Amino acid sequence: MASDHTRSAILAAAERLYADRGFGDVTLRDIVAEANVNLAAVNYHFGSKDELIAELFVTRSIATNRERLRELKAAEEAGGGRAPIEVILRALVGPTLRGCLGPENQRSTSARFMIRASIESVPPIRRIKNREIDHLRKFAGAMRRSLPDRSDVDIYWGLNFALAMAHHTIRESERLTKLSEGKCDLDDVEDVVQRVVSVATMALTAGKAEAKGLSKVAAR
Amino acid sequence: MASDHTRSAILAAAERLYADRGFGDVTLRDIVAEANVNLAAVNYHFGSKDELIAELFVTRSIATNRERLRELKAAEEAGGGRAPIEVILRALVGPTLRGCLGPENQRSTSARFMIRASIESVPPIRRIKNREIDHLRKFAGAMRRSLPDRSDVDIYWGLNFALAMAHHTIRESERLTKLSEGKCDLDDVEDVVQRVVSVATMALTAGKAEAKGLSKVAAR
DNA sequence: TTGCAATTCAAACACTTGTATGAAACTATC
DNA sequence: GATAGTTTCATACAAGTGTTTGAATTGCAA
Repeated sequence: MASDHTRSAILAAAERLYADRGFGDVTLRDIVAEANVNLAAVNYHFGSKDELIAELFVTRSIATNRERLRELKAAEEAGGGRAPIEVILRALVGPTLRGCLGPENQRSTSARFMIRASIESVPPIRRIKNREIDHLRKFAGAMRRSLPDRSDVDIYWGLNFALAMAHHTIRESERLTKLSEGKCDLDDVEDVVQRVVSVATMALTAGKAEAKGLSKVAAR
Repeated sequence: MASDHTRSAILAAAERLYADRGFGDVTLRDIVAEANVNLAAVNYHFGSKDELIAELFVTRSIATNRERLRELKAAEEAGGGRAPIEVILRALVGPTLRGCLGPENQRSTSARFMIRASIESVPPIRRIKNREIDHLRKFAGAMRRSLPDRSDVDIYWGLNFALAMAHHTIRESERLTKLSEGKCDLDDVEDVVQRVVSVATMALTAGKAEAKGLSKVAAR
């Protein structure tokens, strides 16, 4: 037990280094040097390098998922088991975006770490992400209840696109800033959330007939 | 010069192995074994492992970009310098989606390679992607001409979301299939293209006032 | 055929990596 | 204050990495 000082020093150092330099070129030796602990301490406390990475990611990702579900549950309860689609989508993408975007200078280490995790996607992290499906299913369920007329397929596509916009914006935030020459303000997180939610809502509520007709005309 | 047999054998073997097993655990020794050539041949013909990867990615990515620009140019010429936004968006995401999705059994090696490149994103590939901004700017320009009333910011967000949906769908195609229990048919590429284009079009053409109003109401 | 450059080859190099070991230091309990 | 359990430490290990070397081979031109 002791003070767990070593353990948390490793976690903090690893998170900081991964956030700054990516998973590719940070070795255990870099981490223990940054944490001022012995090389063997990592294997003693975590078992392996992968388990250390996994713990970092899992901790943060559990927090996000909990916040997501909290918002979703609150919304459904307030609506008597049925929440407006905008609110569901906001519960889905809001926590992630708020956790990763925001003014760069005050962006936390864990935020930067999560951005890295989103960009690089090493095996231990991929393994965890693959277990996220059950979590997403809860949102699919809520969306179905919110839009009972919509087909399952449309629901899944809407969910997919909402996540797509949120994650891609996080992952490519630097490129978007460069492309738009700074015109797209990624520091205004709530504006980003609103944009994603509003497009995803349109995707899910646009008239089917209209879309079908459009497809007939525009298809090559 | 000779027959370049060794060179192309290496390229083919590398592409196949990377496509199958990812960049993480394919070594030069794996590649030369698969290609039946000597270990030193890689460095002789390509200079380094990274340059080999870069050449693989660049070749394929140039082809996609050329097809994109071809479609864009054709559309703008047909419309006298101004193309419908749907067609521009289709030129943007169509080639990429067609190059990566489609029936799994007949998915080409290079298609699978590009999916890997999209998922794992190793340094040499990231470096190339970063040079893609000029290419995207051409699409931003066409979109501005197509929608002169739209603000630059809205254009960039629309572009960002279109790419988001296309790339995320490629990258997470397996998860979407699993999540939807096979209900989302990713083999019907033209349907996917249509969905992406249609949502992106909505994002770009939806009334501003409406969106603003919505944001006031729905913002937490 | 001779000569010369391009190519192939086996071998080794120089490092880095994560992990394991076993002794030393520490901590808390009796 | 001895003891048992935990934690730290220096060090070694074993394996794998991309890359380099210099000699052998090949293919083509003179």
